[in-house]
Amino acid sequence: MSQHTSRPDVQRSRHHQTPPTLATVADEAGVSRQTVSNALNNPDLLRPETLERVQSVIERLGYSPNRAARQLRSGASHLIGLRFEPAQEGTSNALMDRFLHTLVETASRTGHHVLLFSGNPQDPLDGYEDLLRSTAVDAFVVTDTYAGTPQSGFLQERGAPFVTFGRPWDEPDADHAWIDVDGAHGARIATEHLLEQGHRRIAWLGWEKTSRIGQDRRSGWEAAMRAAGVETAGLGVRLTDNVDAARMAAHALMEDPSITGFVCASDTLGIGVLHACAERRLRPGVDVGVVGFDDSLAAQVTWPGLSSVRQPLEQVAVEIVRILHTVLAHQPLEERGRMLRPTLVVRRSSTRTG
Amino acid sequence: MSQHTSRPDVQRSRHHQTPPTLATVADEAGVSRQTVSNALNNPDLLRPETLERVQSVIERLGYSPNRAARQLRSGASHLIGLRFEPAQEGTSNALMDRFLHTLVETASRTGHHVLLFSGNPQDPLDGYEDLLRSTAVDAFVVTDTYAGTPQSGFLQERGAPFVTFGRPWDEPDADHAWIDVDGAHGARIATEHLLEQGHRRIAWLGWEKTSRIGQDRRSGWEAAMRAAGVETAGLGVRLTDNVDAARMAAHALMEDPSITGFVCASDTLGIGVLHACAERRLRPGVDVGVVGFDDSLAAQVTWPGLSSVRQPLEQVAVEIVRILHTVLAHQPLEERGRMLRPTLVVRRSSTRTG
DNA sequence: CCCCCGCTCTGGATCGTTCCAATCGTAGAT
DNA sequence: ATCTACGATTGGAACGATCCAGAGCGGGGG
Repeated sequence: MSQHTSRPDVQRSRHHQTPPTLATVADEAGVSRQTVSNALNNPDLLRPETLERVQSVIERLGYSPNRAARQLRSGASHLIGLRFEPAQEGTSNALMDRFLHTLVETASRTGHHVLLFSGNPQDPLDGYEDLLRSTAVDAFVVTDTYAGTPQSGFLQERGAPFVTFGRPWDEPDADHAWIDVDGAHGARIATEHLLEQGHRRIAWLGWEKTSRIGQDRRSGWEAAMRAAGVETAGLGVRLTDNVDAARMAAHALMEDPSITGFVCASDTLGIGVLHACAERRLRPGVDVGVVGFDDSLAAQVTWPGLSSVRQPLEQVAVEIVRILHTVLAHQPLEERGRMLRPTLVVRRSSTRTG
Repeated sequence: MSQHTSRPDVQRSRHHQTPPTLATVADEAGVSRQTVSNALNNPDLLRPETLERVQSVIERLGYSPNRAARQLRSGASHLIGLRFEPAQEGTSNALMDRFLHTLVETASRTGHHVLLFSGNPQDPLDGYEDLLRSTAVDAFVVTDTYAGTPQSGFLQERGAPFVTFGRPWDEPDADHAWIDVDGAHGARIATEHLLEQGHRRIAWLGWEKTSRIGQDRRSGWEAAMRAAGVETAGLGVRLTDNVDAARMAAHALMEDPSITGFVCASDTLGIGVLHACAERRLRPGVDVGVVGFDDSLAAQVTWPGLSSVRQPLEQVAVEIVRILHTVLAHQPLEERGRMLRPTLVVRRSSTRTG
């Protein structure tokens, strides 16, 4: 009856069932293996009635193609590699959570999964090499691309498909796909918001000069201040990303009572400013306006609510998956990179009417 | 010269290099494929000098076995599946981040990677089925096992290897491996800490009665209070997990000035209590003692620092990987489940000497 | 009437690895 | 000298899918 050497019927008696294979389905439907394969991958090649017959058998047996076999033959693993770092300094890692979830969800819509790997923190390339050699993933998403990281150069040279979350900062000959969030724009709208609230002398609490992302955000504050005709001399400070540093810097700045606005490169710094306010019995929102960056959970729950610049991480993830598909299909990109705009979440730390 | 049909030498001229295969290595080293395979998987079968020769060729060519082929033949994908949910209510998702990173790192030590997948939030089983059928993962880690979730039953029935982070609450016939954190113990040490600080009438701010985890934590508070001989009537309240609910509940409780301690089922609730303190001009730590749960970032940065029960998530991840290896090796488990103890991180919200 | 084409469908070959049985050579026992 | 045992290595088969070339079958054009 069966022309294929299908597995014996013992299978159903065993506890740990062997899943049905393509050959099982073919036998059951009375067609060849290739026809079943086509039913899955090129349904329009089949006659409608054959297609339906095969599909009903697939349904009945609960068949899913074996991923290893598919990958071996076709070369595509349908896996997207992402190196998962421990809590990054500066950018709160709750960010990563929001991003990652949308990435997983979006990728799954097209049958892709996300594979997490780790590597020696000292070596930013560790882990990539092995996955490439063993052809374990189809593409990479690279997230930790602050200036000077070698991942993109390495992957480009190896001809591996990838997209970075983060623009190529100082690499003129980089020509890979990227997505980034316009930090300068975020700082600008935050500053403009405080200007609208009537603040004039608005301080910037940012990171060390070595942080390219920090410099970018700061430039948005500078631009907004310049546009408003306000001098910035003495208003911008550079700190490490922790609450106490910001608290003390805010105290120093508040010695000058004309300074009533604070735009910060992170929520951590913003919360530091709120602490200084509390210690000086100044009312956030009313006496002083404060805006943070990244809209972390801490910004939401802290008293009295910290306004913050929110990155469109969900959109970033969706775009990344879209671009990956384009790259994997060997289609030309419409654009090398795309910049997304963050939005401002206003809370009571910056509203006088609250 | 070459007895195997190895790929043509053109490979080196192409940009997107084809990685070397086992056959390439075998040719180069003048041995059979099987010998190379043994060099990787059963090195002690080879004569030392053969082993060394093969290894040096592997090194020189930069060979890694193709994962798809290996998986197809041996049946093991070396992937661990984890359904990655969006921000879970109640348990802050920053928790997940800490856990996940250690999981990825620990798993990678034995050549395993973590595969994230998603599923329809309405259907807790969605996603598992497909991965099982397509034999894409070796095992699952199940994290969202509050009471009544069907994952463990389903996986057990299917004979799939898995470990849950979370004990089987109301399933007497469950016999799968699990790891959990003793929430009752966490609440107990938090309560005892406040008792030591001189508080007597200590309130509990927890979740609805339907939350099994919440009930467990509450029981720790009750036990500590009973041991100290303090009546708990009227001191325990049930809330939804948000700041305002806790703030208002705290206000109501503080009408009774004998109530000076607050143990909370989450940091979010703990922060609500801190807000109430601020509004009443009560000094956290001095006038009132507050302890939260989960040691989130918010607990660390909030003013004046929220004491919190910290789960040993890194240890949980390590244990899970250990158990997975035992299960995958078909070795018997020493114990069905293991309970880990959380620790208390003391900050200024609960210290009078601070 | 025949040929050719396109639509369906088929069966063998193949991807790169590990499993399996068999082979070879050498040493120790008979 | 012959047999057995064993350590080291080998080559064919298999895992389950897709690629590829080709076969059967009608139908339209010459």
